[in-house]
Amino acid sequence: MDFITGQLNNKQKEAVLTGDGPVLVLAGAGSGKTRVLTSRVAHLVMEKGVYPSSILAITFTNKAAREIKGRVGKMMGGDMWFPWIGTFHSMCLKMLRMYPESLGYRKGFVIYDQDDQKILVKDCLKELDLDSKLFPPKMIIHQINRSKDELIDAEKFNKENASDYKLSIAGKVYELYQKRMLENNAMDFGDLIANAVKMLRENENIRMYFQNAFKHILIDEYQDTNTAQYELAYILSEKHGNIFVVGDDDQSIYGWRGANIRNILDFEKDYPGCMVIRLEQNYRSTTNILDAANDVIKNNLGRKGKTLWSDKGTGGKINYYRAATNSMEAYYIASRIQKGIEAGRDYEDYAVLYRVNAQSRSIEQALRDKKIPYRIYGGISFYQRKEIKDVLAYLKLIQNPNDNVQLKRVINEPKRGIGKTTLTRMEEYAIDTGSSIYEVAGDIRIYPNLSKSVEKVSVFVGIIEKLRKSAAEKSVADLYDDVILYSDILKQYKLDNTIISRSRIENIKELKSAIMTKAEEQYESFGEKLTLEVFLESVTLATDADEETEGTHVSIMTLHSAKGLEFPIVFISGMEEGVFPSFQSFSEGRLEEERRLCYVGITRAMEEVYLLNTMQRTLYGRTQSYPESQFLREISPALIEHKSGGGFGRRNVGQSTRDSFGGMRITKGGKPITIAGFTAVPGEAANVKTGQRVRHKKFGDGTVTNTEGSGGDKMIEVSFDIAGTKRLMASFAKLKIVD
DNA sequence: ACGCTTCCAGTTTTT
DNA sequence: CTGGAAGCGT
Repeated sequence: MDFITGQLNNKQKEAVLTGDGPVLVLAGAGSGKTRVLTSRVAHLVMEKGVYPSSILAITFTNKAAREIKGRVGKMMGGDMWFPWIGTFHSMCLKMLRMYPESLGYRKGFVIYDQDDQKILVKDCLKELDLDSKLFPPKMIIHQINRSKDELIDAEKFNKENASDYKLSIAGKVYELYQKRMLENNAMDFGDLIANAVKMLRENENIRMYFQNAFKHILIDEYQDTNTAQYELAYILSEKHGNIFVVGDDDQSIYGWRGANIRNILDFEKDYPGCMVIRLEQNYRSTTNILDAANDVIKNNLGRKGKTLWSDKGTGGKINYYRAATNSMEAYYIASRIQKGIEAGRDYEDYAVLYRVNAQSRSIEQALRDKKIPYRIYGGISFYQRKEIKDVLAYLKLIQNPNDNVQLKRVINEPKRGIGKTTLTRMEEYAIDTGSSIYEVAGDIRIYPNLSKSVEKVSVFVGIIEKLRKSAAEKSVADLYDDVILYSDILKQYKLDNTIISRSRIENIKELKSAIMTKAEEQYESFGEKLTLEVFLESVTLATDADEETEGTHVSIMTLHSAKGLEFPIVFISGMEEGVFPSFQSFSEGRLEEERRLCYVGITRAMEEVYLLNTMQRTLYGRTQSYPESQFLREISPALIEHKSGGGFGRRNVGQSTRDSFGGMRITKGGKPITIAGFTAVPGEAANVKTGQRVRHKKFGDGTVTNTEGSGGDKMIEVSFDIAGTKRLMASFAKLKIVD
């Protein structure tokens, strides 16, 4: 059908129309890979007569899954039975939910995130009487996670590392950790994949069931797959052999997280007779930008090889600016943006990228001072906030009272006078008797040394028991109300009564909206009542609580977060040896991944790129000089235009770049604002005082009733005449002082 | 048991 | 400079 392939170039068409068998699509940045993937799904269904339900399309992020779902739905008219489209984690979860017993798990197992993981690892260290100084939880967690990515279980890990003292200890922790996970009926993110593979490997019936079910498997961002995900895809595609993967080896930037670039590099070896299609036409950037990106990436040895081109015209040169300090670098960025806005650009056209989050401070400062609205991407999401996680821990505990990790989180939240000593003793008894802490808590009277805590612990058990009853009888939303009521979790926050604690209360209340929305969805999509189990799982695998795009703004984020995005104008800050590439990457063969990151950064830009660095940078409270990044030198000088204005701000600058830094304030302090979903429109808010009349764009007029904190952290409470009382962050509030 | 102080380490983070 | 964790004093 024409409308599927009508808008595709020849290579893309080839990828969409290729018949059965393994296919590798090497899709360069901006070459339309999502379009190819979605078109192929539509093509399979509408022209090849493949049952939608026998198609499995796997992505890495919920966002990508949503996007593909949306596009495929549109192509197919929307009313067709959807193919199985989801993330690796969500599809593994789906499979595991069907046969949890095959792995010794029970129905309704929960998912542990990195927080839970950390608590459990620390527990295990304590139980094994290990010093967390000598064996940092971080390192242990890393070992465990990487092992799972590589499908190495505790037993195998111990066998392989028997000769290494530290690692053999880590292996002991790993072993205990897994034991406790099973007892708690919990899986971490790594388990979801590794256990799915284990389940398929060890159970012929289950394996055959899924192998038959999925006649076509499509995988997005294949360069990011780890060994476990590779194996999963391999097993699932074994029967029909229709595996279609799309990816770009040059954009593999998550090796440190377990991604195995060999998966894409060796695809042809692993799937003999496969088709390889290269998408090299870029629809995003000017040729100068692509040439620069190509110049950089060609220095990598381990790559498939690909040269992007476009017909977007040459475009301007790559801008290079060397500033004296990081604040000056930031001010340069801000003033370029300001100039652009004056010339008719939109804030949305700009992105500022950096290697480490710590760099964002000075950039934010400069943007705020120049009153440029910005938004930080990649902050802490709603579901990762402490107060939300606490409420969720109650809900998880209600579902499984034997989950020690959740219990420890909430037994003294709010403060109930149950302290470390009591908890430690209960834990010890739990281990000795092979029961859970909750079970010990229930029988607390019979244990010695705990008499002082009987009262307090019994109160807690009473609360949970009452809530379990509620859970059996009530909807999730009503259960939520009971949790708030019986646990009295708002107590401390109400007592503190600071602006911050009040916003925490609001967040907790917001969780109820999330529950009700989910309940509605569940009813509309499946005609089912929302169960606690379904709600909890939807929450753990949900990430970026959908960003409400309020107002126009500049985007600032790490280079990693920028993957998959595009902007007309991109600034890359900190092109310094030691910052980018980071000094940690100098050892071993990790430089190539940094270079790919650089490639990713440059290829985000459609029209203009600014590469920036400084002679002196203050990072982590230390001021240092860093040499110019080697990546800069890799770009052909002919492509680069050196912007003047470097030096220590004294030099005369050309008329076209007349960036006066005279009288520049370099304000100190000002914590970074990393709350996702906030749009900064700095105004006069930083200076308001209690009692002052102010005007807000959305809320109207009001009176300032309270202020708290200072600098970038300052919170303002305003009683609006119509909208009621609101708490705003001074640095973001769109406030005007009314005379 | 808990809050306050001091000390220390500090990339990148799709799930 | 920061945030988290361990240590100390009440």
